[in-house]
Amino acid sequence: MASDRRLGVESSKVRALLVEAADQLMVEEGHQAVSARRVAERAALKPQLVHYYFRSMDDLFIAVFRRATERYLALHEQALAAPQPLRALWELNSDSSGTKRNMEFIALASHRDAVRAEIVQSATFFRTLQIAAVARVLAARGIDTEAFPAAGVTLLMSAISRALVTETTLGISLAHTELLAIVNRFLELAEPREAAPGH
Amino acid sequence: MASDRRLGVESSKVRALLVEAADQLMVEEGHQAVSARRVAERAALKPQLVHYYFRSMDDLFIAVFRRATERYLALHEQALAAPQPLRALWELNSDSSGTKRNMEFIALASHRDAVRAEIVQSATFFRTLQIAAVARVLAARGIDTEAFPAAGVTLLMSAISRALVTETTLGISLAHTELLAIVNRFLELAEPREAAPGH
DNA sequence: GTCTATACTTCGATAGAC
DNA sequence: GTCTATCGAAGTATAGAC
Repeated sequence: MASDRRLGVESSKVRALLVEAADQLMVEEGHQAVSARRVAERAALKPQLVHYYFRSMDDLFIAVFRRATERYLALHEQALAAPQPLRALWELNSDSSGTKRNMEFIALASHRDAVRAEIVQSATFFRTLQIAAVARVLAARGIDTEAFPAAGVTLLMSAISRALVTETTLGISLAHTELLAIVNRFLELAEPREAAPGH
Repeated sequence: MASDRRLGVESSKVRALLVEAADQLMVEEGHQAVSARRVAERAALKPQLVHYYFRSMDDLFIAVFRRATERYLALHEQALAAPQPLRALWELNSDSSGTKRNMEFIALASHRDAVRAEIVQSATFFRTLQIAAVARVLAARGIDTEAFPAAGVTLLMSAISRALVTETTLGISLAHTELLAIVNRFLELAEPREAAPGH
């Protein structure tokens, strides 16, 4: 497993193609579709190249995860800096392909320790940022943080968007409208939309 | 894939052993650990027996799912008939092995259509029952169903317990206490615990 | 009715050729 | 620095022996 064979450089164009192909497979078909052969096939390359650029499949998965995390970080910063951060965050986390990728990594975590460690660190990092942002919004609006602690609200919104996206992907829609109504009611309370003035 | 070879009878003891072994692997190691070889190994049987009792791995997964669903149905009925159905339901759905199994089936659904159909049907069935039960509780307590529609509350509680169990399994605990506080506050509103009288 | 010998495919990984 | 020939293990599934 841990050999000392030579590997391709990180800046390689081919390496980037493999990561992209793996990411696509992950989102479109799930993590079990991500095999060296399938990845190479999608990138129109030879299967052995996967193991030239990545010591193991674990390493490939982690490369995919880190690339996705970097991209998400940029969007995340934008969202938290928006005029209505809660609404922006809600929009961001309602993205289906992002959530699909995330769920696949969570499924992977159960049998790939390296992946699990990566996920825990990343989830904790983003949640910490979000809690601070949510706390600011709640404070600004004078919302009772006894009833609605910022950390609880943050995790709550994350849990809801994950569930809705997951179920929608499966083809379940029962009660979604009603849950969205509750969410919207809360968002309206925390970040009221401009009441159309003047008419 | 669809052959006409002979299969073992459904009442077979060996068949039940295989289902049990597959279920254990599913919960303990995830669905990818459930291969014909691994299942047989755990049951101390020959790998080929899996394909004697099940036409395909899909069929084995469905057998595991149906057995779990039957058992869950019994517990579910008990919970909904309890004095405080919302609390009972919350307890039931906070069970970690049940949720783990469920999450694995959801992960499976992305590449096994037969499994997906099974999940959608089952989820819709249970949710329908739960919504009716939640509606009764909310009505009895006179809770504003404009702000908290029964369907929304039902899905909300399901989303929360799923998220908490999943994250706990991964090793993430940030903000869990705070979310639990919100849940308990709601449960106290909908189903107040007996205030200790007389002192 | 029950089980096994066996076929064929795909997997991750490595050593060595260019 | 880049790629390929090749290996051994594990995957699903079937036809045929008991």
